[in-house]
Amino acid sequence: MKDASTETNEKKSEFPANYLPASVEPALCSRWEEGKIYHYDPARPRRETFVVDTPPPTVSGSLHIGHVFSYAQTDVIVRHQRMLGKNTFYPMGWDDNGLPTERRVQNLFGVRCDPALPYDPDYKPQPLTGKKDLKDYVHISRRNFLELCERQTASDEKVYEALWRRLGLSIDWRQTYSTVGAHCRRTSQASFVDLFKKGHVYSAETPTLWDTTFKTAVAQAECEDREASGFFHDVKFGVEGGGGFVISTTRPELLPACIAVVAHPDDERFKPLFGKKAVTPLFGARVPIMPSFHADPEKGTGIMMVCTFGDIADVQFWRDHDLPMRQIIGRDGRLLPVDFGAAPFDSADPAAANAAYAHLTGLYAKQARNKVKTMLAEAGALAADPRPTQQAVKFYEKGDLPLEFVPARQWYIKILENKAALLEQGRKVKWHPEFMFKRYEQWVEGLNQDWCISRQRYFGVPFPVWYPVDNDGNTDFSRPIVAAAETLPVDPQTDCPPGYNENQRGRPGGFAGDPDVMDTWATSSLTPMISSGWASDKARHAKLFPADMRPQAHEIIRTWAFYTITKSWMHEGSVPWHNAAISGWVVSPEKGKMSKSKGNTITPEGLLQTYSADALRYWAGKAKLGQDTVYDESVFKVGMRLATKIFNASKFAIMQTRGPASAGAPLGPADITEPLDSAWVSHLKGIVEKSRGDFAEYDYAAALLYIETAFWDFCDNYLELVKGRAYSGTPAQARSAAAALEWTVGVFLRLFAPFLPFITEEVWSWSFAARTGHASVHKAPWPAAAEMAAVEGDELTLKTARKVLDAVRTKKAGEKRSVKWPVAKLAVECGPKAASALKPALEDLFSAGCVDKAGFSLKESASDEADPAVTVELGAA
RNA sequence: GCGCAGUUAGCUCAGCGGUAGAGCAUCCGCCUUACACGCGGAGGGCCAUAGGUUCGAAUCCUAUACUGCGCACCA
Repeated sequence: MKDASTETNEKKSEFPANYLPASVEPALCSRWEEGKIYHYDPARPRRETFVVDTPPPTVSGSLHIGHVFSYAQTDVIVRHQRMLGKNTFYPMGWDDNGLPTERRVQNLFGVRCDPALPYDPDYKPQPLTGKKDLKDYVHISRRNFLELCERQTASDEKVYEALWRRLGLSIDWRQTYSTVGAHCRRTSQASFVDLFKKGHVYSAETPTLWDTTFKTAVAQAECEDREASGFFHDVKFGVEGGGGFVISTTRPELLPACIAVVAHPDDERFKPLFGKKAVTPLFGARVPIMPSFHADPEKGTGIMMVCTFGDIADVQFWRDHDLPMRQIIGRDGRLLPVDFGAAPFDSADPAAANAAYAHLTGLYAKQARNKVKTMLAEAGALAADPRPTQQAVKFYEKGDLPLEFVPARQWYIKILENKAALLEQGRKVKWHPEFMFKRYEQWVEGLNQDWCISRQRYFGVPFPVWYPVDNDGNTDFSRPIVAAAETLPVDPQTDCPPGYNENQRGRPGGFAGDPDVMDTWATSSLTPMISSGWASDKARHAKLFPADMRPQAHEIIRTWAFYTITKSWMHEGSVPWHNAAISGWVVSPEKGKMSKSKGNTITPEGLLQTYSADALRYWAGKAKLGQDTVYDESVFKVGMRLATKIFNASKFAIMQTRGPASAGAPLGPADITEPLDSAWVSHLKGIVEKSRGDFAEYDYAAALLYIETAFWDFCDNYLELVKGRAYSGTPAQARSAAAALEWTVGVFLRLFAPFLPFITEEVWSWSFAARTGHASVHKAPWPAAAEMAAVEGDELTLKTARKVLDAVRTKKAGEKRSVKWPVAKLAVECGPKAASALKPALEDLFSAGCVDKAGFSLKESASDEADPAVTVELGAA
């Protein structure tokens, strides 16, 4: 304990007259940085450490109010942990990898990446202005494109960091990573190498979910269903040897890709046809008619065609029955040229089939659909006019055209065969709120494809893999050359595999680098291992893995949470973190998710300027985890008011500790002698204890609710009751009040500190920093009832005094009199317990209510059951 | 189709077995030696609907209806 009289106390204006967050908050940010108070200390043991697996925001534009919301919630939890004495490890990563960055750079500078072009060292990017015409886009080399991406993300990240600091996130800014940086490339590649060694990864040329706009494979987790209107086309099929049937399809353009026709095994209508061959209209292809449980007799006509490939069921059927592949959709979404005279497109009438198909080659799927419809109609092969229908179509979440299944060589991680284990891992994590685990469970149970991790893009982590090229110039994908762990990161496009030289690249007898990059999730799924240093620093990793908490949003449980659990299990046989804190969304007042366009009109920077960081954090802190919150600026105002109130109430309370009453000596529990004061202290002790349990469950919102209520109650009632005594009581009486006030303010500052780090730090610095020896409130210990173990009060004293004061106030308000209006008569009737509790507080009550002592009477009723009955008569002025 | 959340005052939400709560908004007052960026007071609710359990239900159970979301199906 240091003496309270520090240099600042000597100054004439000890306290600022008004609270001006816009000037105070940035200054505090600098003070925290200089004080290094958010630094992780690697010397302390794991059990004293609280490790956060911070979400790396996508650096592809700007942060919006939703980010502020969820990151502030995380910071509240982290700050509380720090005040519990934990050594917090709170890093920040930047997700600057992958498609969003590519798209941003393309649009910002009007460029396209063309891997065939040579590097231009003199290339000067020009920001695109005005309208964007695709024809004006400049084509640049892969290396120029990557340089542009890196330059852009570096400047975006500076903007992000500034906002996070301004919001008061207690991040250790020495602990950062960028998902496209060398450390992450190395970790991602090391992960791949490890999975390869363990047999969890394989490459295969199979039909894969394909986005024709971006011309890349995508994973199941990145798909979403969108409602679309389509048409049922009733198509007449023939049967070899005579007969026919009708199939209803929404995708007639896949007719040339038909490889089989299936009906339910028990469907009597089609039983006689099993084993025979159907003949497709227009193309005359003979395809087997087979039984399949997949066919639903109730749907369509009960018999359906299997094509390569309409959906995942087609893929499965094709695979299970070893049928030929008649791929007609190309990687660009157009129909490929094919020959119906040759396998696998064998037709009974190749000339007619080729003539028909000639109308389709080069068309996009949608165009081909209309064309086929017309052709079927002309050929008399439509049994009815097309009927409109609503259908759900699979899209890549960032794409504009429906996904297709296209055969392509891709790398996959084996998740299907590990479903049970991954479910079990998910169960070991504590989810906040608990029901969010259901989402995880449902997703894992519904998985139907392995995790495709390769993407045919440029800006990403390359696979550390090469392939031998045989003497005929064919790449041998069956014998991948995987880089050695110690050589990582490598770029197979510029680095050579061991035992080869650069002259052999792409040559017969030489090698070829894997051209693909990894899915961005292949990297993000490693965040706890990236920040722990799994691939580079085993000792550090042991101290930081698994993490304590993963904060994240609920829509990416199926991706980020699931993939992270998968990787941690495959690499370390462990959960990645013990707690998953799932934040809700910010929704617009119209109840929709806040859209980008709405987010652009209200920027976090503007809100910080208008309302202060504390106000925004207050709003975020009011919302429970997992719960969506309506965007409502009036809550910011409430937060701002709270900060101001803390400022003013603290100013008053601290002034009392400086008065003659304290005589310069430090105040402590022994000074609290007045029953009203000890009653208040007892009450506050209860609040303090309660907060511990709620914070332990990450239920900061519940804690904030009653902390805030207790604080306003303190200001409006206890403070008002005790004010007069503090000013003009006897020295001992004043001292009692001052001691209670000082402890109370110190407690509230600490309770509010995780939510309102700025105002609490500002007030703390006035006196508590010197008084307690804790320079920052954010390193001060979380309040404990034990601090006032010696003080035991009767809360009834406070309660009863308050009831009587309320009655006085109500009377004055009813008579439209000012608070200062004298009370001539005050008659209280209450039970014996309340009466004896009230007696010691009478002086305070008279003073606060301007009650004429002579007009007071107290009558004891028999029982304490009923509330005190209070009669008030006002004076004449 | 399956599942998860929710439905409480005009708005945003808390309460989750014992007499309906807060903030905002509305209205009426009040300059009170911390704060008018303040203070006091008032009005305002079949706690979605219907059954059940219980001495007692906003709270537990079962249906139903809406709302939001997730998953699946998608010929």
